[in-house]
Amino acid sequence: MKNLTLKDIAAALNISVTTVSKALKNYPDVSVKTKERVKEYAEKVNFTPNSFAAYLRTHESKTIGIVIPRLNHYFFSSILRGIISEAEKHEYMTFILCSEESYELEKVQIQRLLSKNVDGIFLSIADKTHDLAHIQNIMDNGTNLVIFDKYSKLTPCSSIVIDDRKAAYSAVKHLINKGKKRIAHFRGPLLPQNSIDRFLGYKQALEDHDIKYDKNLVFICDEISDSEGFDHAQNILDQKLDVDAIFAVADLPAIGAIKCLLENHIEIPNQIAVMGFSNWMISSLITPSLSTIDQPGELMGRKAFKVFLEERDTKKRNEPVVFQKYEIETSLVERKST
Amino acid sequence: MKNLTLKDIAAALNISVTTVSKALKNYPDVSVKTKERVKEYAEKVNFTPNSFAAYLRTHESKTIGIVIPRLNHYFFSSILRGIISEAEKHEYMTFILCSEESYELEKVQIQRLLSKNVDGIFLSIADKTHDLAHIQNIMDNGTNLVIFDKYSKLTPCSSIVIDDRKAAYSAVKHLINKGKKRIAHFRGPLLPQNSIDRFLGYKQALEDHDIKYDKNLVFICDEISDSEGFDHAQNILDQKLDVDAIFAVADLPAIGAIKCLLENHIEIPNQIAVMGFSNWMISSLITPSLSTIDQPGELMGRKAFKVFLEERDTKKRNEPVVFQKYEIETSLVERKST
DNA sequence: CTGAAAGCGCTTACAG
DNA sequence: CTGAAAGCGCTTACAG
Repeated sequence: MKNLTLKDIAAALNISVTTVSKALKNYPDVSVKTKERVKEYAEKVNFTPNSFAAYLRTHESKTIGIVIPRLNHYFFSSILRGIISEAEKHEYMTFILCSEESYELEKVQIQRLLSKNVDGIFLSIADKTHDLAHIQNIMDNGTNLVIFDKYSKLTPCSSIVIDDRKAAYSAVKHLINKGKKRIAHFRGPLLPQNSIDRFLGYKQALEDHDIKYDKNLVFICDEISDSEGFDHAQNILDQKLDVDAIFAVADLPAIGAIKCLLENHIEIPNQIAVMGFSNWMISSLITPSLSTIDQPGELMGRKAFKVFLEERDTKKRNEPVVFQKYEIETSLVERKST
Repeated sequence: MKNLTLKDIAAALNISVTTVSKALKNYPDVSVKTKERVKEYAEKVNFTPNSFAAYLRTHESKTIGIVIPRLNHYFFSSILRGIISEAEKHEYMTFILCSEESYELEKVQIQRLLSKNVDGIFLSIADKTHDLAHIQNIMDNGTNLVIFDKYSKLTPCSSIVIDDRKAAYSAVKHLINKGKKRIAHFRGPLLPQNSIDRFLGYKQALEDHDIKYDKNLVFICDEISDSEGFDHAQNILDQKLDVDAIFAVADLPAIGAIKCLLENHIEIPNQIAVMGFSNWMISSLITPSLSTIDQPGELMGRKAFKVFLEERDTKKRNEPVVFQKYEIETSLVERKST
C-alpha cells in the first residue's frame, strides 16, 4: 500500500486535483456534496498529504528543532517535555539535537536544522560556547529563535529564564535564617551566565546579612556532577574548614556532598546543612531529602513554544518582532537537609 | 539573507540549473573547471540545498522518528542518546514523540510520523497498548520499523531487547546467595511483556532453589513509581509479613522501598535487602546505594539505529529483510543494599 | 561537456 | 462551483 496522492483521489472520483485539494482544506468555494465525497474517500483509503510537497508551496515546514547541551538530564528533559507537548497541540514536529556542551557540535547542529528548514529553533547554549556568530546566523536566515535556561546577554532574540540571582539569594537567606553563618558555595563553571548569577546571589545574601565573604569557601564544579560535590565536601572535612552549610549550584553536586557527609557521620542538617538547586526528582528520593530551588522546566518549555508562535504570527502580519526576556518564577522547597 | 536556490547560483554564474546541480553532486560529466567555479561560489554564499525539494525526487527524507512512552525517564533518555548520536553520524535527523503510555497517543503519533515521511520509526510500545494494527500500518506503508525495550511477540519487525527473564533470575539468585529466603517481588503492570518476564524469572529462581512461591509476597506497581514502592514496603511492615528481601521491577519502586525502610529504622540489607532493575544514575547516589541490573540503554539505542541502516540497505538492494530479535547483555551491579 | 524539459505532489490565482 | 495552469526547488533521462 504505497502512499496515495491527490492525483489518485482525483482519478478515482473523476474530478480535478484542484477540487480535491480544496475540498480537503475546506475551501468555501467547493460544494458541500463534493467535500463530503472527497473526505469520505480520503478517510477510506487513509490518505495523508505529502508534507514535503506542501512545504514547497507554503514554505512552512511545521517543524521545529531543539538543541540542548545534555540529554540525560532531568531539568532539560522537563523542558523538552514542555516544548514537545505544546508543539504537538499545534501540529508541529520536533527535532532534538544534543550539543554535549560542545561549541563545535552546537554550530554544526544549528546548521543542520537550518538546512532542514525548521520554522523555529529552541536553544540552550552550551557551556563551551564562546562565540555567537552561529546564533546570529539563525536570525539572518529568517528563522525564529527562542533561547531558554542557558542564555547570553548578547543574542538578539527572546529568552525564557529564571532570575538565578534572586533564587540563589533566597536559598542562602534560607540557610542564614536557620542560623548558619559559615556557608560554602559549590559553584558552576566560569562561563555560563546562570552560574555567575547564582554565585552573585550567594555573595549578595552574605553581604546583606553581615557575613563576610570568604573565597576559600567557594569551590568550582566544572561538570556539575555528584562526584565533584563529593570531593569538595571531603576537601572541606579534610582541611577542617569551619563550615556549617553548603549551597550548591545544582542538585547533583549537593547530593554528592550529602553522600560524603553521611559516610563521614556528619549530622545533616545540624552540623552541616545542604541546599541544592533545580529540584530534580532525585532530590525528594534521597535520605535525608534535599532542600532546593524548584525550577519549573515543563512550564519554561511551554512558555518557549508560545513565544515562538506569537513571534511567528507577528512576522506573518509583517509587524516588527519585539524580543523579550521572560522570567519564570521559582520557589524554595524545604526538605530535611536544611 | 534569504535561502538561495540553484536558480540563483545558475544566474550568478551564467550557466544552467542542470549544470549547477550536477556540479554540486560531483557528476562525472561536468568539467573540472565548472565544478570548481560552482563549488567555490556555493561555499561563498553559504548555499544549502532545499531538502524538501530533494525529497520529492529521491523519496528519502533522511529523517527518523522515535516514539517512547516516557520522556523524563533515565533509561529512555539513554536510549534516545544512543539512537540520536548514531543517527547524527549518518546525517539523519530525529523527531521525538512521547506517548505517555497511552495507546491513543501512540496511534496518532505514528500516523504523524508517517505523514512526515520518515525513513524509519523506532518504537517502545506503551503499557496501555492493547492492539497492534497501527504498528502493522508502519510496515504496510513500507517504512522501516525497529522496536526496543517494550516489545510484543506479535509485531513483524526487528527488536532490540534484553533477556528480562534471565536478568530477573540472576537478581533473585543473588539475593538467595546472600541467604535470603522470603523474597517479595514488586512487579510491573500486567500487560507489558517485560513486566511478565521479570516476574517469571523471579518465580523460576525461587523454584530452582526450593523456595516456595508465595503470591502474597507479590505486589503490583502500575505506574512503576517510587511512591508505590514506598507504600508496598509500608504494607509489608504493617502486616508484619515475614520478608527478608525485596526484588523490584525497576529502580524507582526499589528506592521508594528503601526510603520507607529507613524511616522505619529497618536495617538494609541485614533485615531486608533491596534489589532494583535498570541501573538508573540515581541508584548509585542514594544511601545505601542500590544493587541492581544494569540495562545498557545507550548501547541498545546505537544497535537499534544500526539495524535500521542494514534493513534500509537490504531493501534498496531489493532483497528480502529478515527480522531478528537482538538481545543485549545485562549485568548485575552489587552495591550496599544487598 | 552543457542545457532544455519533464516531473516529484502539492497550492492557489485566475478563468470560466 | 469547477478545473487548467503555473510554480515551489530540486533531479535526471535525454538531446545536442
